[in-house]
Amino acid sequence: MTTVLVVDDEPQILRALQINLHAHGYTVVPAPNGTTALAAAQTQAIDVVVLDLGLPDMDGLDVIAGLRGWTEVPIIVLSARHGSHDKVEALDAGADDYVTKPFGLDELLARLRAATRRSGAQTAEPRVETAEFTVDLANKQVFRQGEAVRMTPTEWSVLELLVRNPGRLVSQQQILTEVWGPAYAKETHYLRVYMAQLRRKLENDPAAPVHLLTEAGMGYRFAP
Amino acid sequence: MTTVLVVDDEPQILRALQINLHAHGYTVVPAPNGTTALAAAQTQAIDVVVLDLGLPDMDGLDVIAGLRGWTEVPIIVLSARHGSHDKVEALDAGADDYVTKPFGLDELLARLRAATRRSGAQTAEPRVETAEFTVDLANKQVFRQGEAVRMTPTEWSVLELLVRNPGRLVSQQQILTEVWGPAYAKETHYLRVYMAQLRRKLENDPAAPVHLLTEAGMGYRFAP
DNA sequence: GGACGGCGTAAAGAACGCGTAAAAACAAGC
DNA sequence: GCTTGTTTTTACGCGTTCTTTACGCCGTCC
Repeated sequence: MTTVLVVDDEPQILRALQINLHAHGYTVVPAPNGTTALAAAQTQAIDVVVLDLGLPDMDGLDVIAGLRGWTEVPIIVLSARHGSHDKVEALDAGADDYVTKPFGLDELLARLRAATRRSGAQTAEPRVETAEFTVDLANKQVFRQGEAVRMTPTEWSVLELLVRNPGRLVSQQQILTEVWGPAYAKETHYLRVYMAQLRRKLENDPAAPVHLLTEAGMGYRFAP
Repeated sequence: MTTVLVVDDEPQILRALQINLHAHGYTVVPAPNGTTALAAAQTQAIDVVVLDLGLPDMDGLDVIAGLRGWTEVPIIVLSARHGSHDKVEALDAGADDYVTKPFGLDELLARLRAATRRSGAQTAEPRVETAEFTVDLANKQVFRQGEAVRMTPTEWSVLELLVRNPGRLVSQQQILTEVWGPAYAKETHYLRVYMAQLRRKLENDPAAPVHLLTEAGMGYRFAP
């Protein structure tokens, strides 16, 4: 099931899209403005965003920027403006596609399919395994020697971020901003506490970690 | 450098695109028909395809299908037909984007950027190799004879700056201001200490460096 | 030839970041 | 309102990293 976040300030259009997309098998999360859209994107698993640029509370470009700060979810922009300048700005801000009104529903559906086909193709790896534990990204579950390991929400967020970037060094700032929010970018003690907990739960020898590595002063790294 | 395969049967348009894209830093591989396009795509490394649907020798949709049979390279379709049916068909055949003529060059460039950003994000793996060590810029890791070499934050900053300017002379001031900050622009002694440490970790004979070279009185240079 | 400036090496102390444990604050469910 | 689970603080020992100091080398310039 594909979940679409639809952002539009006009109730009729929002409702029409909601009905039509639902009729074509999509789960629709409606949002009447940018604030609720950004909030919804963080609390729910969104597969693709359909965004009308004309929003009452904030600039549509800021919504794109807000999303692109932490996610690569496909964004399809709807706009009444045909000017090429608007298109360039939206695309460069991080949008994936730009559709001008009026548009046919079948065209939007085709572009939705094209967008989900792309992103779906590259995220076809919902499981990451190591010699000592297995992380099931899709089901948000962790197994160690066949046994399921309980994770608190924060523990899971940290682990997921690291596991989704295997081998890559993830800076402490990045972890803190993505898990706790930008205001906590300097609360590095949190990380030490949670890394210790993760290691206690997942590593054979928590004092000598093999997969959840520290790069002193730089960040943390997940080694598969 | 991004390579674009441009497929169009009209010589003027093909030539215009070739000139304009080249002027914006793209390498252009031109193809006047579907057959040569498919052939070119198999013999050369193509980063993105710009495809006009109106071709003399075969249906544009078949070109899309022919490409999608073996590659996920982004395809941007150009077409004079505004009908939504055509768009749906092209997108469902595997195209990533659909632009109707007439279109502005800046819009096409923006869509090119959007397309390469998506695919480039997953393949862009900047690695710099020398005979003695390998620097993985993306993952912030250094290998020497297969073994990972630990770097402190300051060591990494200096090394990264040098490696990102291969062969170029980097002045001591530049290194000091970018790594330690403008206030330290005259603390050249720091550099000697850290260059010595880098050489000890990376060079076979630290006393006779081959890759991390000193230009007396001027700065340092990384020789690949 | 000797003084000088720039460079490389080594080794100290100081400052900082990390890991660990445990207590306090907070939220949620019954 | 209490219990349970989770997050946030607090405290401290330890190792790493940064900065500083000292000294020897090699050229150039007086």
